[in-house]
Amino acid sequence: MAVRNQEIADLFNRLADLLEVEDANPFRVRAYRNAARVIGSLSPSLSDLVADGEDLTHYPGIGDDLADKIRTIVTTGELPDLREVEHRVPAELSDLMHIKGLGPKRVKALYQELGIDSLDQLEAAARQGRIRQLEGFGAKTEQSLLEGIEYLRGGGERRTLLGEAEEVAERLKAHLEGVEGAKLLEVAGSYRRRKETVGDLDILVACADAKPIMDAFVGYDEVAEVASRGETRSTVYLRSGLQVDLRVVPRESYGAALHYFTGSQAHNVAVRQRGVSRGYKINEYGVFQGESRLAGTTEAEVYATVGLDWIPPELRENRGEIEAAVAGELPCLVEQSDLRGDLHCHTRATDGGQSPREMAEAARERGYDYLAITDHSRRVAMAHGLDADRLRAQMAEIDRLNDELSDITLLKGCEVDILEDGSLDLPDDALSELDLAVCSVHYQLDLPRSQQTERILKAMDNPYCSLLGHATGRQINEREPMDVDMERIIAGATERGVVLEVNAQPARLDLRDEHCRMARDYGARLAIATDAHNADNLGLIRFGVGQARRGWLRAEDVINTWDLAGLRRALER
DNA sequence: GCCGTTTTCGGCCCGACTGTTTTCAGTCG
Repeated sequence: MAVRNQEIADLFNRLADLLEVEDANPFRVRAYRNAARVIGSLSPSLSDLVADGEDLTHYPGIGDDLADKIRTIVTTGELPDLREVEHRVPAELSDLMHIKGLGPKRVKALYQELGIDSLDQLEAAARQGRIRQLEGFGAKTEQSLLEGIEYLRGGGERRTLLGEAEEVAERLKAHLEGVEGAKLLEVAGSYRRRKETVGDLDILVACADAKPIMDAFVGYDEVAEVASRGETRSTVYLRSGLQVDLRVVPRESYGAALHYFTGSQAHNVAVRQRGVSRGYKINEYGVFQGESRLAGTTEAEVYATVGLDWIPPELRENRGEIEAAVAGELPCLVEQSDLRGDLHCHTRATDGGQSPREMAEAARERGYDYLAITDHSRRVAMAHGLDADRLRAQMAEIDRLNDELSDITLLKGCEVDILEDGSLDLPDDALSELDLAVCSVHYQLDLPRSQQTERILKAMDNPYCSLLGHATGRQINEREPMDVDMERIIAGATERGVVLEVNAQPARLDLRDEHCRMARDYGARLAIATDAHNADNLGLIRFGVGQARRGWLRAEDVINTWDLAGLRRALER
């Protein structure tokens, strides 16, 4: 069984935790954490790369030593250094470090003074009032540790879908924008980078007087708890459990602060290092050379001081965007306004909520030129999937609607199930009458990797397969992706002229960002599509656009940015 | 442990807030 990248990242993070407790060189600890982060967001499987004898040291943060350790993990499943540290320090201390308010120093003190090396022991000691007797700990800390334990046991570290965070963020933003003097306001952090999930919300405000905005923030009616409140920074927990940080800065620092709080951390570190190498200090207040302030009002200014073009937030992950900016080769990313239509939606004929006419009118209101109706095929019985007869009846209805409707063209489509053997769920003669077929897997998502990969490749061999829908089948926080060789799928789609869908449903966002990037590098063609089940769902396209931008996609990579004639040509195989 | 416009050694991002202190360590982002 191949070791997954995340497992390797977890081993490095655990080692970093324990080394920190041992008070090891902090830069060595950081190196392990950096590597874990790089590995965690790496698209190709390290197991595959090692098997292919690839050089791992060209990934940032991976040097000769860590490349060796990765090879060892892949071949033996173990990290000997971690084993060794675990002889000296209990492995469970790593779990304690995940409690809010507990870092290496305190974990070490708890272990050395009270022998605590598990959540249960920590809880017992806190309930008995033994922790407050330690130097540097008090009754308040004891209480907050108990809360931290409860939070952790309740699965508190689970990240929030961007789609869910957006509703909360927009309401809160509207509330704060009503405050006098709050001129500039933005939700920064991973939210602004359009990451598929967010851990918390970071709101940045520029204004001269922080007090009114802080008052409005902690007094917001969805606030369940004020975790901290300061002059320029406050943290609250909303009733939904989401943590929100608010930061207030002076107007002249807004750009520097926006950059700082948008992150990612890895991106910021890289930008700051460029600053350091020029003798500048970059913080949330600006770019400084000694006492003099060089920049900070806008983000573009901050980037300019270190010789970079402004970088779109979606690219700020230190995945090559800085090198691209240096070379003046940042991609011109696809925008929502580039899209001319949607290629995946459902109607009442299966599990959608509206008629083809209603969907067409909603698409026309969005300014689209075309919309593909793609109801399920019969295998998806739960949704009352279409057989060939019902599909033909729907095609006739679409012909009638197209005669009648102006300014919008409905395309005859179907979301055809990819069966377990890789065949398609409708006969070729029916498929041949469609404008496009979105082919998707809905069942048997747990086949072995090679069989699953062959299944999808075979489906794409069918000349009527136009798009591959939600390629991995994942549902964020709910269902793991299928175990498939995405590089072979992407290469296979490119060779066959099959378009890869970027499914815009907030819980799917499938392809993920790294796969979009890989597809672009292969020269594949992609489509951003909502998989809408009602007219409102067409608006979900914004999440797909965000994901596509995170994957470095340009308008020319996305076929539904083309006009109808161009789209029809793109769908020919 | 990584990395190089400081280049194979010697650096490595930086400030705010809390709780426990009574000037600051620890943690967080």
